[in-house]
Amino acid sequence: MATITDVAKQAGVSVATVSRVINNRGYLSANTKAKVQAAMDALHYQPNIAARNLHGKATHTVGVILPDIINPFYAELFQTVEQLLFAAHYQTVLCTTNGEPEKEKKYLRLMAANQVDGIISSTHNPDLADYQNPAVPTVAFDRVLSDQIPMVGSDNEAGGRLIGDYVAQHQPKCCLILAGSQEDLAPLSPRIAGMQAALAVTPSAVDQVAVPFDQPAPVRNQLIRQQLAEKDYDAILCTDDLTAITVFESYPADRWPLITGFDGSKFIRQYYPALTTVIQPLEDLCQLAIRLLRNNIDGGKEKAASYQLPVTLHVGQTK
Amino acid sequence: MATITDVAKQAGVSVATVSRVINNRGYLSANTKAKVQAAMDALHYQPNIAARNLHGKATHTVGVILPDIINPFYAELFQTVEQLLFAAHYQTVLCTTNGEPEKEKKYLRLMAANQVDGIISSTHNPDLADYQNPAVPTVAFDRVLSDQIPMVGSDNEAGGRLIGDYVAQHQPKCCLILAGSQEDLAPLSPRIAGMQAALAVTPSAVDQVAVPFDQPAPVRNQLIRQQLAEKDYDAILCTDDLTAITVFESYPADRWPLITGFDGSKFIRQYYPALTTVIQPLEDLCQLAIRLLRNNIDGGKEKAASYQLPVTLHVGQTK
DNA sequence: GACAATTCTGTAAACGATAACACGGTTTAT
DNA sequence: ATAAACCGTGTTATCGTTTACAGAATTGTC
Repeated sequence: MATITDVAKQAGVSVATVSRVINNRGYLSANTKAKVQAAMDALHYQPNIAARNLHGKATHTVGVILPDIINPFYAELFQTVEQLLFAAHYQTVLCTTNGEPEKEKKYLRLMAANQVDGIISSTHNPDLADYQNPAVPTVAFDRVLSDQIPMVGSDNEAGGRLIGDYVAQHQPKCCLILAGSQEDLAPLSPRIAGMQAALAVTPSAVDQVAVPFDQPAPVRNQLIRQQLAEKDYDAILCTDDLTAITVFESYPADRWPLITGFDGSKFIRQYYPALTTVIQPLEDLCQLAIRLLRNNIDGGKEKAASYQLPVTLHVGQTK
Repeated sequence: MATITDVAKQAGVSVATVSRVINNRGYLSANTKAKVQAAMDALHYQPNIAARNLHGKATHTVGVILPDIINPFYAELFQTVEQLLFAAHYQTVLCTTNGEPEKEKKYLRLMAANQVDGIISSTHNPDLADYQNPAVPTVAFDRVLSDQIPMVGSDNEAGGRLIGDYVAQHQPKCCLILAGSQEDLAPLSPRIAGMQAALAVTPSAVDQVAVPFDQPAPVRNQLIRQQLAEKDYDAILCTDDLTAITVFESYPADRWPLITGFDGSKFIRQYYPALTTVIQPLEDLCQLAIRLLRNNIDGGKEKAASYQLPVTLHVGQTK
């Protein structure tokens, strides 16, 4: 890799001059500007970001921490954030924790050591000490990490009520609320609370069960199948879309009960159009998260509020 | 952020000594070691990677470039690479190009400027000049980028034949080979060639059509629907799983024809167990890619070979 | 023609870490 | 007793870039 010194030599000027043309500051004659440009092109010169950063300049990099990237909701979250940040001339780096707090801690430190300008975190270990006094401006997604850190998320309870109301209209005799996902229960409990509240006004029997998320997929499938076999449920309310699809797939009968999900990623809407679910306003959530983060980066030390954005019901299309 | 100088001052030693305890090199008394450790803990010290890197040290970072992260195959590719690299004490950063060559170029430069140790690229712009003489050790995934760059991929043609043979067993009268995905045709054409070869020995009529991948999803759905309406196909061979699912979902009849995909990610196998597809050996592919990359990083300048790993047929389970 | 203002460009000190080198102080060997 | 080997620590140059400061060259003003 060519350095600024090589360019300076090649162009017959000092490094300071080269630096000036790179950053377009101070006075420059058209002549030297051209010479330096030519030298940079000839050598395929790229400024070393590390050296630049060492000088205290911003890295224009934002780190995103997610539990995984297989869940289409997280994949779309990342994609949306990345595109918005790219347009704002930031680069985005992704870290996935697979739910391991140790890995999360490691990556958090790594990001700080790499001098990211900010972090967007949507993980499930709010007790990490690193969040108590974040070294780097941070915004949390769908989870309160500490009172230092602003949070954006959906109105999960309202979403739960939307689903509960929808199910209630079908007057089920026996419902199951099925919690299960890579996540722990934190953003799930308001969803469940909303569902329960909406169903409370009906005469339905409502069971509730959680599938341990740390089991491999086949085990979870089997657990779900067992649970479904126990009773003759005519509505199954899942706390996320992937669980809902598992129920779809593992259901033995050919006449499905009413099955609902939660998250409503574009992927699910496109490839599982039959699923009734709650759509989280991903675009708005990301936009807000980025706005808060940039405020935070630019030193705006407003106090860390929580934002809950409204969700919408998506009724599955039957062909 | 505390610096090494702060730690040195706090511990009452020189920066060199602190550096020694960080890197565990040279002679150190237990006493100073403890003092320095205490100071580091007290200040929450994290070495600045930029400064370290400036010294010519490896960054232990690998960049991954993918077209997108929504396609479960890519998501799993990234996840697998990330986990393997994490175990090898590398960090992984992801860049997605959305098929925009301009963005790819930008990210490629950015990675070089960020001093990544290596790059794994699975994109679709082999004509980028940057690949001709890569600034950073690079390995290509499922695509030849240049003769400088080793490539790992699946035996796509064999996969096409597997699918073709499977379909041929069902003695279809009229088949459609449907190419469509975010990708251009490069890794798809051997798949198609394999399918054609296998079907050539049957009396089936075989149509072939490509759905433009740069259209938004609803448009593509509509195009697919139109194509399907034209004839009464009893087998549809798609060049990737997502296209196959789209066919599944958009098929008007309630008795599906034979539909096949390609890629066989775990996600698809779990959530679309009914789909017959070809499984790419993702774990092996990633392991090989990383091995080649690390060889390349460690200076091993073996010539850039291509590797095509064998694939397997996955027959969809009917409930 | 003298002096200031305006352009242009170079010198050198940072930034945070590493590591070669130097320099004392202990042991150990002879 | 003296040299050699071994420990423990500090001084300092270095990596690639930015930027304050200082000169030099040009232009403008009276």
